[in-house]
Amino acid sequence: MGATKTEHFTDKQNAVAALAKALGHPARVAIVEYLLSVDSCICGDIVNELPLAQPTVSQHLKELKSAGIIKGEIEGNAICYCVDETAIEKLQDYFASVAAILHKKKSNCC
Amino acid sequence: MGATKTEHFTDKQNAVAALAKALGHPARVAIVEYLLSVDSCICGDIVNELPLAQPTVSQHLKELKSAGIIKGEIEGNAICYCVDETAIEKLQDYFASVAAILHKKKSNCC
DNA sequence: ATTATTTATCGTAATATTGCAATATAAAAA
DNA sequence: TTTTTATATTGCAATATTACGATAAATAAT
Repeated sequence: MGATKTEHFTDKQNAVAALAKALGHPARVAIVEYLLSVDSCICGDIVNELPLAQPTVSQHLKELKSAGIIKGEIEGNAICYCVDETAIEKLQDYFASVAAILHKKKSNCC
Repeated sequence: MGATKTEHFTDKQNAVAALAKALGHPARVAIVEYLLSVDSCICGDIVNELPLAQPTVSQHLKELKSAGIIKGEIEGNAICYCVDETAIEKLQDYFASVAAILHKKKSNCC
């Protein structure tokens, strides 16, 4: 086969996986970090920052956007992309809760 | 093409992406959550918990292990898998720092 | 109106991932 | 020793991802 069996997992599991997957590529991590580093959102120069061709960057941006990690607004003939706080908070909360459960566990046998 | 250009990104970006990628599949999220939910680490029944065949589960476990998200120890003819706190903390810290930067930013134009 | 700039999309090749049946391996139980 | 039990590995088909050249679309500048 080759297709993920999404329907067998809970909505929350799928949601976490989708967010994680979007950040599962160094280029997309780099894009997020670049967006954080610029104060103004003249974000077209992401292409110049990354060692990838423009269509590739555009594709990565599309994935980040469809996963909800970034949001974009048209501004003239350019586009302003920003990191979406909500998605980051979801991830932060999720891993915080996982860490909390781990800390509570006495018997970490390994 | 088709191969990720890892060498063009920083070690940290690659590290975050590798951890995120490992959790970028609902089955692997489900495995982590199952490991958190059991107190004893008789973890062989992960296969019974998941709607996937044994070789598929074994492969997902391998990926989680090689990414450092879980660790395993042989116990007789079974294996005890546990979530590795270090990896979760790395993710938690990373997203916390991203969230902190976002909060500090005044001009979130989008 | 024409040209430049910016971003997206299409098409396609290379590679990776997902999933499983079949089989191997290795320790436990009989 | 033989058989079970638990896990890993192999091989393969289906699908997804990554990357980019070529091209489209849409606004800005001339």
